[in-house]
Amino acid sequence: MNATAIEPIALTSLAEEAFVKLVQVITSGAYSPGQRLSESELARQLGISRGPLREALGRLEGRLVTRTPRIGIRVIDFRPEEVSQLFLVREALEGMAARLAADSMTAAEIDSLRAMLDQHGRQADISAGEAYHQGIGDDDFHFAIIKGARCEHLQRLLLDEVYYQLRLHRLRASTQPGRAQAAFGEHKEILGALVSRNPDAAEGCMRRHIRNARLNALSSLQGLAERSEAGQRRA
Amino acid sequence: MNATAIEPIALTSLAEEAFVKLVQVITSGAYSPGQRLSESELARQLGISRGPLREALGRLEGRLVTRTPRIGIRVIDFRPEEVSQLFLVREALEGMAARLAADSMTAAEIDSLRAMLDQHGRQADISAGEAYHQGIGDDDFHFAIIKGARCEHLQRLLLDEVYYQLRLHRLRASTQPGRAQAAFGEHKEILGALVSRNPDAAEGCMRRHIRNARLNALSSLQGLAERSEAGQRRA
DNA sequence: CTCACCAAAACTGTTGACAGTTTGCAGATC
DNA sequence: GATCTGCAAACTGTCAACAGTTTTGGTGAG
Repeated sequence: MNATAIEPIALTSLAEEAFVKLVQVITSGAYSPGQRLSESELARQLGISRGPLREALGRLEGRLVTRTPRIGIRVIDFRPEEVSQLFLVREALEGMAARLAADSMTAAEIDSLRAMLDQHGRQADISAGEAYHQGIGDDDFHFAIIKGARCEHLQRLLLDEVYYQLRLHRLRASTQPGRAQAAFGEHKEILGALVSRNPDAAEGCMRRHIRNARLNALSSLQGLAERSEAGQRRA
Repeated sequence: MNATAIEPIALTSLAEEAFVKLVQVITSGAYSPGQRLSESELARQLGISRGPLREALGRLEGRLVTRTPRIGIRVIDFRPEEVSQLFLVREALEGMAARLAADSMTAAEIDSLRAMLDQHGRQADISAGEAYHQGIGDDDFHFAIIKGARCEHLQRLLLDEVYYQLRLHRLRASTQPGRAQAAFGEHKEILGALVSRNPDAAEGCMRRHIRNARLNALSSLQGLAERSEAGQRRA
C-alpha cells in the first residue's frame, strides 16, 4: 500500500528534532527525577540555540518535565498517586483501542500479532519471563493493537500522553513475582478476543490486563516507599 | 478552606497568556477552519514578539492549529472521521471519569449536580430545549463530573485534548431534532447512577450518552456534507 | 486570452543579545 | 559559632534582526 506516496523531503525543524531527542534522552533515564535542567546547557549539548529548544521543552511540559516560571525546567517526578492515574487513563484509552481494533484490524495484522506472542512465549521460556512485562515486547504488542484501532487521535494521545511517562515510570519500578507470566496469559486472552472479532471481550480483557498492571505498579511503589522510609529511619 | 494560603503573586509568562488568549479566540470561532494565520500578524495583535507566540502555537499544534514546516499555521479543519474519533476518545475518557466520580464525588457535589439539572430542566421548558445540548449548561454538567473524578491527569487530557476541539466543532454543527431532550434525559440517568454510587452504571450511562452525541454529530456532519455537495453541483 | 516564467514581497525558522530575577557565596554582625 | 546581609554569577523570559524559503503579482510569449 502507498507504494511511493510522494511526501516532501523530510524537512523537520530543529524544534522537532530537539523534541524527539529530549524524549529519547529523558525516557532512557539519563537524568534523575526532579533534576533541574539548564536551558543554556541543553542548547549547547544539542548544538542549537535556545529558541527551538524552548519550543521543544514547551511541548514536553506536563509530560516529561515540569516548568516553574523564572525558575526553570525539572525532570518530572511523579507521586504514586499520579502513576495510578496514568494507568487509569491508559486503561480507558487502550480499552477503547482494543474495542476498535477488534473491528478494524486486518487478518494479516492479527496473524502478525499471534506470531509476536509465539515469539514472546519462546523468549519467556528462556529468560523465565522476568523481563517480559517491562520489556520491548510488551510495548510492541500494545502498540500493534493501538495501531490496529485506526484512530489517529487515540494513537497520538496514547503515545504522547501515556507511554512516554509510562516508560519513565518503568525505569524506577520493579515487577511483582509472577507478573510477567500473568501478563503473557492476559495478552493471549486479548488476542483470542481479537481473533473472534469480539469488541466487548477485547475491551474487557484489555482493561483487566491494564488494571492488573496498575495494581502491580502500585504494589511495587508501596514497596519502594517502605524501603525508602526504612532507609530514612536508619539514617 | 485554605483561608489565605500564600501563593506567589501570579507570575505568568507571555507565552502562557498568549496560549490562553489564542484558545479563547479560536474556540470562539473568530477564524474559519483552515484559515491561515500569520505569526507576525498575531504577534502584533497580541502586542508581543514572535518568540513567546511560537511557544504558545507549539502547544496548540495538533489541537486547535496545524503546522506545516516552512508554510505556517492554519486553524484546524477536521474531517468527519476526525470528529468521530474525537467522540470516541471522549467516550473512553469521560466514561472512566464517571466511573471514578461515582466513588469520589462528595454528597455535596452530587447535590449541586442535581440542582444544576433541575435548573436545566426549567430552562429547557422555556427555550424548548433546543439550545441545551450545545450550550454552556451541558459543559457544566460534564465538567462537574470530570472534576469529581479527582484525577488530574484525566482532567487535563479531557480539557486540553478533547473539549477545545469539541467546542470548535460545535460552532459548525447543528443538533438533530429532539437530541436536546434526549441528552437531558441521559444526564438524569447519569445522575441516578452517581446517586446510587454505582461505578459500572455511571460509566455505562456516560458512554451511552456520548455515543449518542457522536451519532448526532455524525448525522449533522453528513447533512452538512450533502448540502455542501448540492451547493457545489448547483454552482 | 491563456499559460509559463521571473522578480519582489512576505513569511518562517533561527540566532544572538539584553533586561530582570533567582541563587549561591563571602563578609559582616550578634 | 550561627545567622543575616549584600553582591556577583548564572539563568530565564523576551526581543529584534538575519537567512532562506514560499507566495504573489506582473510580464511576456504563444
